[in-house]
Amino acid sequence: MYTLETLKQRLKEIEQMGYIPTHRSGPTGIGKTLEDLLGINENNIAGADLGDLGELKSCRNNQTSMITLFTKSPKPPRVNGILLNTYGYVDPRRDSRKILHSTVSGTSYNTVNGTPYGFKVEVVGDRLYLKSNFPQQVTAYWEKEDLKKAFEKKLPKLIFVKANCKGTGRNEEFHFVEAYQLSGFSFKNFEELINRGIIKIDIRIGQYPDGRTHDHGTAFRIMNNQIHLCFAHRIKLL
DNA sequence: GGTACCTGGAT
DNA sequence: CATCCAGGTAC
Repeated sequence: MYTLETLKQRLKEIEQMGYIPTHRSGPTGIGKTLEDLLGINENNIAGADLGDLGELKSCRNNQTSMITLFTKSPKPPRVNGILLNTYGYVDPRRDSRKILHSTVSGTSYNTVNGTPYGFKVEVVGDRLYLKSNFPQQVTAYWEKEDLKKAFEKKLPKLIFVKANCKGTGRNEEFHFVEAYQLSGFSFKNFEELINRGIIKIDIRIGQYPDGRTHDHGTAFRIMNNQIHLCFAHRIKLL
């Protein structure tokens, strides 16, 4: 495991390697490539990759995208499948099973797939409810306590690495050029940012290439250019 | 084999 | 800004 100093050294080595071919095609290639370079085994453990140093995040420079803080499915169990069946729509490119992608805010209802209907998130007591204005209602919610646990597992600190990129698909390459350790993000602040619509809840249910349903996980996300709103402190590592 | 996590986007 | 989307694994 790294210390802050050995991590800084390794990041410098990686920077000096220049452009590095992606280890996986598609959006997730940058994260997989960086994990490999740092010797982190791919995992789906709900915890910080770098232990006390924080959770590892990476993104491409000059591109606007959202950072996933953590994923947490709503309750009750398997309700994502019900949401998919109830509100999903057929992917016109595949014309098979339903998919459901929707970025939900705390401030107002969104719209889903060109319909007049959508979702918003609303705090009621100890829960966050996924509310909808669709004619058909489904009850889905998160316990604040569950979110607090997920939050505290991953987000006390965060290692944020940026790369210049060129090429596309399997031929994409990354030059990791900038890195920070961010800290000082409280759950109270997290709740506040959800209420203000800064942190959004992203429902991401798509399909595998063979047409099977692929739930990428319901994510709590923020635009990468607003990540500074979460953390009080920042240390430059590269 | 479905569910719930991991890693990230384009327009 | 919002709407809609991507490739992986453990169990």
